[in-house]
Amino acid sequence: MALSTQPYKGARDFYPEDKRLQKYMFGTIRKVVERFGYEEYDAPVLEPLDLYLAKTGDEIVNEQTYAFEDRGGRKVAIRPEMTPTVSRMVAAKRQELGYPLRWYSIPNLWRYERPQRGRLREHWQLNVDVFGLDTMLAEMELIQISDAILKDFGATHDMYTIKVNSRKLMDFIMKDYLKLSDVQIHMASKLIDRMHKLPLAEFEAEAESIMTPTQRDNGTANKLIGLLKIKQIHHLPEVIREHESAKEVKKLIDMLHEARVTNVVFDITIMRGFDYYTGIVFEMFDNDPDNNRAMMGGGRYDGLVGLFGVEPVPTVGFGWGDVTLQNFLEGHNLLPALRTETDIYAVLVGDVYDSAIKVINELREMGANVAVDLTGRKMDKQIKTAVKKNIHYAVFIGEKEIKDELYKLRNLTTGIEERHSASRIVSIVKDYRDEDL
RNA sequence: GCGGAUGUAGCUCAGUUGGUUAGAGCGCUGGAUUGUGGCUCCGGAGGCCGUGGGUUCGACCCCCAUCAUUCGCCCCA
Repeated sequence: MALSTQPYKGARDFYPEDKRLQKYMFGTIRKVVERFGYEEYDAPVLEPLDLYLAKTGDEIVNEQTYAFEDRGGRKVAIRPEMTPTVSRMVAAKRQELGYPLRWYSIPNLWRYERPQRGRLREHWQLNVDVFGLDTMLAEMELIQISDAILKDFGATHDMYTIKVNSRKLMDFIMKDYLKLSDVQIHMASKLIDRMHKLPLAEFEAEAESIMTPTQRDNGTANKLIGLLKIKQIHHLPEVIREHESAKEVKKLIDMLHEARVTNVVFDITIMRGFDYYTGIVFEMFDNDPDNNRAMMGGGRYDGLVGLFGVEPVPTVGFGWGDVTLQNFLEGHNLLPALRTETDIYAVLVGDVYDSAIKVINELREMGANVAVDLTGRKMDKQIKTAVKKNIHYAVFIGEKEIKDELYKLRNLTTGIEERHSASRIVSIVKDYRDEDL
C-alpha cells in the first residue's frame, strides 16, 4: 500500500504560494494590531487537559479536543483555543505585569470535528486581549481594531457587520424580567444562539417547550420571542432599557458610530457559545449571504484569570480564524496577486560557475534575492523555470558579461533586456519590489 | 456522531442499454532551436477507473461494504 500524500484530515499543507498568502494576511494583521500598541506572545501547543476542564463545557473537552496521555501518565491536550493559555500566563505574573496589558497572538489551534466550509481541524486564530480595564472603553478599542484590520485589507463597511450584545443584559432579561431558572436560562441561551437557523414556528415551539406550565399560562415564551425581535435598544421595554447593562451597550454603540465605525449594530441574539463571558459580547459577520457566519467573535470574560487562585483581572478579548478571514477576503476579491520572494533567477551561460557565483553573491550581499539555476541546462530551459516560478527578472551571466562586469538583465514580463552593473541591477530590482503593496 | 453529493492521467473532465488493447484538453518531458520563455510543428512518459468483495460469459458502468473529498446537521474555541 502506497503512502498517502494527503495532509491529515481537516489540516492544510502550505505550499509556497499558500504560505505567501498566510504571510500576507498575518503581516497585515500584525501591522494593525501593533499600531494599537499590542505586543505579541506565544505559548506551547500542548497544555495540561485540566486547563480546559476548569472552564469549558464537558462536551467540548471530551469530544472536540485532541487529548492523550504522555509517557509520564499526564493527561495532555493540544490547545483548542488560546484564552485559557493566555489567562494562565497572565495569572502566573499577575503582580509584575503593567496594566492595562495589551497582548495578541496568532496560534494554531486544533479541534476534533468534522471539517466543513469555514471550519477545519487545524486553524490559526488571531487572539487579541486587553487585561486590566473594567470599562467598555476596552471593548471599544477591540472593536475598532477589528474594524481597522478589515479596512487595511481594503474592505468597506458595506461588506460586513459588527453585532453587539451583553451577557449581563441577557441575564437581567431572562432571570429578573422573565423569571427563568438557571437551567432554563442555559437552554434558552443555546436556543437563541441558533435562532436565525430555525424557522420561526419551530423556534416558537422549542421556546415553549422550555417553559413550565405556569410560565406557559402567563405567556413567557411569547414575551421572550417578542424581545428577541427587537432591533433597537430604545425599543426595549423601559425596565430593560434603563438597566445599566443596556445603557452600557447603547453607549458603546454610540461611541463606535462617533468613531466612524458605522456598521456596528445591536443584536439581541448574539450569545457566544461559552459560559465564561460576563459582559459585552460581539461578533462580526460577512454580509455576503453565501458566507454568512461569524468570522470574528469575542467579549468580556472577567472571571478567567481568577481561576488560577490570584486576584481576578478584568479582561476583554476576541478571536478571529484565518479560514473565515480568508473566505471573506476571497469572497470580496480583496486578495492581491502576491509575488515570489525571489527577485532574480540567474541563468548561467556556459561553464562559468566559478566566476558567476562571485557576482551572484555580490548581488545577494547588496540585498537582492537570487536563485541560481545550477543545472547547466540549455538557456531556454533555465528561462522557462524562472517564468514558471513567477520570478520577475532573469540575469544572464556568461563569459562576455563576466569580462565586461555588465550583466544582461531581462524583465521576464516585458521581455526587455538591458546590460547593467551589479549595483544598478540591485537597485532596479529593489525598486520593483517596493512598487506597490 | 447523523444525512446528501462526488471519486477515471499531475489538473479539468468525456466514456453509448454492461461488450476487445481506456479518451480529450491543459500540464509534464524530448526534439525542431549549441546565448533567450510564451506562438507553431513532431515525438514521449504518465491509469489496479479510490479500495475490497459480489452479480455476470464479460464490470469504469449494476449491487454491498469501506476509505477519501465535499456540502449541510449537531456543536462552535
